[in-house]
Amino acid sequence: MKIATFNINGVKARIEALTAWLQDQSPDVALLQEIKSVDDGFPREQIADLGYNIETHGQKGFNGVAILSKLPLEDVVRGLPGDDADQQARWIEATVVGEHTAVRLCNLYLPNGNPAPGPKFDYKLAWMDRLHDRAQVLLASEMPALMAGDYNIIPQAEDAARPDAWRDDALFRPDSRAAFRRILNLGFTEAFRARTKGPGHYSFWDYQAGAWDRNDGIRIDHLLLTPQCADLLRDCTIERQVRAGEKPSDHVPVWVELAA
DNA sequence: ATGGCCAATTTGATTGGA
Repeated sequence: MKIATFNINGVKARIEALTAWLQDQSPDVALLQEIKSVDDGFPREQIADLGYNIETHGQKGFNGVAILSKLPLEDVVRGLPGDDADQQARWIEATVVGEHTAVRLCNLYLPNGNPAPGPKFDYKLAWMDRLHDRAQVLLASEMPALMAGDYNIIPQAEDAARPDAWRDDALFRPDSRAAFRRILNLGFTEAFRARTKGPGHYSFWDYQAGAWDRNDGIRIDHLLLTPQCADLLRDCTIERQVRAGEKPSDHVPVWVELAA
């Protein structure tokens, strides 16, 4: 089963690039972030025509997440538990039944948190506390599960071309990275690092300042696997060349292949 | 962080992103 996470940066602005990518790569599941669309505005038909079931959790203007799947999606839950007052659409989960086993898919768009410190940064850390709690429940279920998406976290200095430039940024501050490690250390496998070591691997390049041309990137899109899911891991790759395409998102897809 | 960006809505300007 091939599963990709992809911050699409506006599904309506990206519909041509997205459908071309779906046809070319044919993921079994695509977890999309930043759809920047309400549920009714989602370009459902063009994606359904390619054989995908679609579940969205959108909001007006920004944020928003969606799951596309060739296989049926079951038990869909929208919104990260833990704060009924939180109106931001950053979490959707569902179960997909593979040939060999079912997998719980959690798709997340973690808050950016800038400027830090400040209320937006407080929201980021509070959101990560809630993610930690949800992660514990997921682990206790002992089913193969993953939490994937745009974490807005640069885990280590080697995950940025210019780590010094990010020192005080909400994506790289010590407290942000510690919150990420606290979740990881519950027992998750970070899929990309389970397969590939060393610097120079990025999933985001800013639109500004020729960042792509200079390979001035950061790695912030991650897939965290429960132990039962990590047992199924066959491969994890970053689809770098997508950033060179026509009217690209500023993120690229990150893939896992699971024996599911 | 920045050599000039990008998407969506609040649209001839602003907000949010990373």
